[in-house]
Amino acid sequence: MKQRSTRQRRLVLDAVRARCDHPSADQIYTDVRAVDDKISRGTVYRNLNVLEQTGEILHVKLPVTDRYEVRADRHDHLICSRCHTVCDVPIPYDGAMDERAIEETGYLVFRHRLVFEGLCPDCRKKIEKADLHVE
Amino acid sequence: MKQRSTRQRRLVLDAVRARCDHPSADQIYTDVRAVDDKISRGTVYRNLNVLEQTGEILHVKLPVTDRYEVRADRHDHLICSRCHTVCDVPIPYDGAMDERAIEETGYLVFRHRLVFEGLCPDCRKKIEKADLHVE
DNA sequence: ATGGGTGCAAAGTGTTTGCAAGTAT
DNA sequence: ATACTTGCAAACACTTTGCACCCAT
Repeated sequence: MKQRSTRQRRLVLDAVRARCDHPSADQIYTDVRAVDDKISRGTVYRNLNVLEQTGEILHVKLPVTDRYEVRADRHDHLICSRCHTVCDVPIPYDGAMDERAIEETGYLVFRHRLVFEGLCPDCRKKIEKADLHVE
Repeated sequence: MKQRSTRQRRLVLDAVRARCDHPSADQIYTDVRAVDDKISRGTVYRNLNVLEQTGEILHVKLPVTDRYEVRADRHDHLICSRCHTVCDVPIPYDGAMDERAIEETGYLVFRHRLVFEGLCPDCRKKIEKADLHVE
């Protein structure tokens, strides 16, 4: 079972690459759909899965919705609890934590995923002004 | 809008408390159903949400399925990529990471969620023997 | 009594899949 | 030619909701 390079697959990959805001599957569908109004949801989902398998993109599991991004080094994420904007955190991936988890649990640990939750500068201002309800 | 204490709500809370393996919503439904075969799925979901709001239980977002557990201190989780068993990691919550994320990003960070991925001792053995396909 | 809670079934989400036709290799 | 891919629609899994009735306060 070898992967082929199809127009649709390239469109999906391009769409993920074109965004730097960790789009959801649905956002990618919308973007791709703007270029090719025949492509189906099933195809987009199928290709996101294939591209994740091949390591060309990263599937980021987050509260609220899953997101995708172009593969890079392992890194952590930060999501705004109010507007759900996601950004990468420029702190190096800490492999020592994995070692520690191995020692403490006896599991064979491959990796970890670290997600910070907070408020982005914009929402922070809005909250301070309006004392709105969050989370 | 003040919460009431109903039989169904207590059953749901008891079911979460009775388990120490991070049950999914459906597992809780099954457990509660064993005690009261009239309770509906909607009620279980509604109560899980209420109990999460009030802080009586914790909603843990994980790859594959969401899980619930009785609230405790903030702590990290470890999930087996093969059998999806979840366990708590006895490493103290590292607040310093939140500080660092604040410095690096300008977000107001409340907390983080840290999930390790690996193989539990059981699956590890099985994999080593059979060289099965994982992830 | 009154407003939150319940059971039920229907409706939502978000994602996967069976199928026949299409296409990259 | 072969078998991976596609579009479509139906199917899924999981969760939420509208409604009329019920019950904790």
